Amino acid sequence: MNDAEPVPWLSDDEQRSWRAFVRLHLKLSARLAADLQSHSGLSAADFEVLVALTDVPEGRVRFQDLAKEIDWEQSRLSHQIRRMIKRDLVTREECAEDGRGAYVAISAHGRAVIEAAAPKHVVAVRRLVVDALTPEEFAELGRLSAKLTDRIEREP
Amino acid sequence: MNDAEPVPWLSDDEQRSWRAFVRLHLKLSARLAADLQSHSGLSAADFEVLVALTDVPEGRVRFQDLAKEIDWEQSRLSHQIRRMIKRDLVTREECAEDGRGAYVAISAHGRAVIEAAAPKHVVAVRRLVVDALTPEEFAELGRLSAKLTDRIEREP
DNA sequence: CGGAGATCCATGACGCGTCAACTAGAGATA
DNA sequence: TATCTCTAGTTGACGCGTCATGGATCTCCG
Repeated sequence: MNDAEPVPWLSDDEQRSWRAFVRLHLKLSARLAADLQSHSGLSAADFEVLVALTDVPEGRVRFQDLAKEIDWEQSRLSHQIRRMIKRDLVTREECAEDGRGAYVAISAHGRAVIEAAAPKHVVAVRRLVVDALTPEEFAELGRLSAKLTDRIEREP
Repeated sequence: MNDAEPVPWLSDDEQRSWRAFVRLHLKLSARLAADLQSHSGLSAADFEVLVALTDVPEGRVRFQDLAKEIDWEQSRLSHQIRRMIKRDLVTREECAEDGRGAYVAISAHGRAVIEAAAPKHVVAVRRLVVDALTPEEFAELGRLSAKLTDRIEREP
């Protein structure tokens, strides 16, 4: 009866905010993924890889570098690229300078697909998020996100 | 050269906000899942199911109702419960009133696990999110989240 | 040179999630 | 009752992601 609560549960308001936040991320990622899939036949993972590949002028990058760029584990990338090769979105190229290494290169088909997909994705993001808030609100959302990410990365 | 951009790309600021938001959700969900796994041996899916089961006094619910409660597809729940039964977190019980139906019931072990896990999870959420912002900021995050979720659910 | 250790990538096992197909029982109707 | 349809839940295939392991090659140092 004495002693402060050993576990500081969330207040009702906090609970509501937290739930809303979690729910948003579930709904939004599901929705964007579904749009991407139905409009362009791409998964979020496909999309991320293809965007990263178009960001580099040569259209090909070493596995390592790509993994770092998009912050993926190396084996995740390896699995993903295997699947994408089967659909001719990317190709794998040997690396002359390093016998262990390899390049991932975007294919012509992959380029066509991402060029069609990207604008649709942007439109969806705008419609569902950016334009759903005032510019001030959206900026604030960005600021709070950055603040939290910062905290998370500083944590033990 | 004329004609407005057919695709309204994000401005640099918008891009930054959007990226920060996406990054937050990736980092945060990864972090909370990792904590849950290492502290309690539970996945986020396990946790959600167990919480829903402790929320109901009898500790057992029909598959349908549980699926609706946590907003999951039925087959997702079916797969998840199968995996959880193997670890003795829940049990499956036949339904006398409806021969097709079945109950999911939390096991004694499941109850012990969730009761140990929940406070640790709350502490993590507090540490990583709630207490990382001012109360006003956190409330605003909740408000914006709800506003966006609302928009998403209203969309076609 | 030659061997130790590090680096690069692949793979297999497994959990998670979706979709489509399926089984079995319940309910309605003639 | 016979059948037709709807509902509850299961299952299999497959994509996604992590972890642990493995094999090839590079690097460095004696």
